Amino acid sequence: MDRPQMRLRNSMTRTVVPFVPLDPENLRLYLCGPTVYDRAHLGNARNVILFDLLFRLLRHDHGADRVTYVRNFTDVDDKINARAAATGRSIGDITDETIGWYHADMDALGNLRPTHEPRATEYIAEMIAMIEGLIASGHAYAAEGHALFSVDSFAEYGKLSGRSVDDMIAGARVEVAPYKRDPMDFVLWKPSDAGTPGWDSPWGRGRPGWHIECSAMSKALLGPSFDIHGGGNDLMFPHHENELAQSCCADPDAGFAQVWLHNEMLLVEGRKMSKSLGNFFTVRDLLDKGVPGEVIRFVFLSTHYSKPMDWTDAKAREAEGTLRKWRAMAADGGTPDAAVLTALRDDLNAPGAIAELHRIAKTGDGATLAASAALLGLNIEKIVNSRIVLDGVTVIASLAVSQPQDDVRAVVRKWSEFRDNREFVAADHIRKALLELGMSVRVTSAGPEVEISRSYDASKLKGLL
RNA sequence: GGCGAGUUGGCGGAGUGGUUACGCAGCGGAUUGCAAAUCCGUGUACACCGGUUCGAUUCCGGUACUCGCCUCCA
Repeated sequence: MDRPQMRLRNSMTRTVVPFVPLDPENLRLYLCGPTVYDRAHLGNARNVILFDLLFRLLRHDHGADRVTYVRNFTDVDDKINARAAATGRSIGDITDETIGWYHADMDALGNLRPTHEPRATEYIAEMIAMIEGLIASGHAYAAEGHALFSVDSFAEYGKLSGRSVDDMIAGARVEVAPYKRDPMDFVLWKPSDAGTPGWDSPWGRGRPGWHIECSAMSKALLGPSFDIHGGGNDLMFPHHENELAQSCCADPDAGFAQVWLHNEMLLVEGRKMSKSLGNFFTVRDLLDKGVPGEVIRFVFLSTHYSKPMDWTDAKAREAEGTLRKWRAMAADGGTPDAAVLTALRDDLNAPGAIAELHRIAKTGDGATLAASAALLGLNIEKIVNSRIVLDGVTVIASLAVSQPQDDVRAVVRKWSEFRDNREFVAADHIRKALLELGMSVRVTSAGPEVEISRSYDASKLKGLL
């Protein structure tokens, strides 16, 4: 068994280290998934793409059936309750619909579905059992219908995020609930009133705290210890710190995640994209504008996950140009290039891998290019879904363009005829008019070709005939 | 205040103790009725200040600025 080794930056130790799987026959990954009350915004896509890249690489290097990837859905949460109350819809309707959206959006970005996508509400029993265990071992306590984790009982609390408990208490700005023994203690279980979803528990009818959900689901599906745990670096504290505390206390000998992988934030105009700032837009907004999912993915991959990334339309345009060029030369039957693999194995250096893709493109080896791009989840065949040759006219249209083809072809044919007859004034008139309508014509060895941009206007085509 | 990340040519973005990627844009040329495409050529940048070194953008120390977390957030 001789499999390639990769290096990863472990946020726990803040160093890049060789990644050694706990069990070479079953590599296990966990990514904190979305709370399903609304469409995914663009920033939500960053860690999904990162983990998808990791998933693909590990599947390539170790075999697809040796990698287990879990990403949860948080489908019990006060934001969901609030959305239900505001709209009068049932919680189940909202979560089902949002999960459907999420799948559609992440699929469009070229992400594979994880091996398991557990919903928090399906693991309530496991959460209750874990909390009971924590109480029995003195790491948690019940108070006024709540169950709380006793931060004091875990000496290593703060290790992941590099904070000391003293500092955190000193900096605390929140009013401390009276039932907490210590200001840092956090909720494992909280009571639900009649109008709020709840489950019976030893502490009364209630619902789980956010952090315990991930601890219970990762344990149920991956075991008490597994290889890589990830999320955005804004989750490092408190979410991951709390998960770590709960899981380590529940299974003291297991060690929980071996490697913590945190990505930097997505920025828009230099600020973190977030719902509270209101500067967010969704993946769907971008797709609806006609930006292909492959282009969005390419832009994300162009920045290393450890750096902040600015989303700009200019980057998307540049990416689309590159992908179109590559698409024209793509061919089947290749295998991934060694240098691309080397870059990816070096802490998932996707920008480095893309640089290698450019190098391959220059050699003209379309098969290797396509296979290597596919390893990054970039299906370059998809970048332009219609390149249709009919009656000697090639029409290139991006995904967002519907089918205005007949008139377009007729006008292009007319332009071509004028050229053939050396009636250049008439030909140029049509070419310029088409350009103003968002369509550019050119001659290739295969005959006339027209490319339709996203912002085209087909309404005035008849006037050119 | 505490913790963390970042700072590379017009833009994006790798990488390296000394030959200084790559992409986009630009510029020059070939080609072309024009245009597009294509091809050829063209760019010595690494925030600042010290230190180590024969030599640092790359190592070490410090400074500045930007961003994030410390409150739900990927």
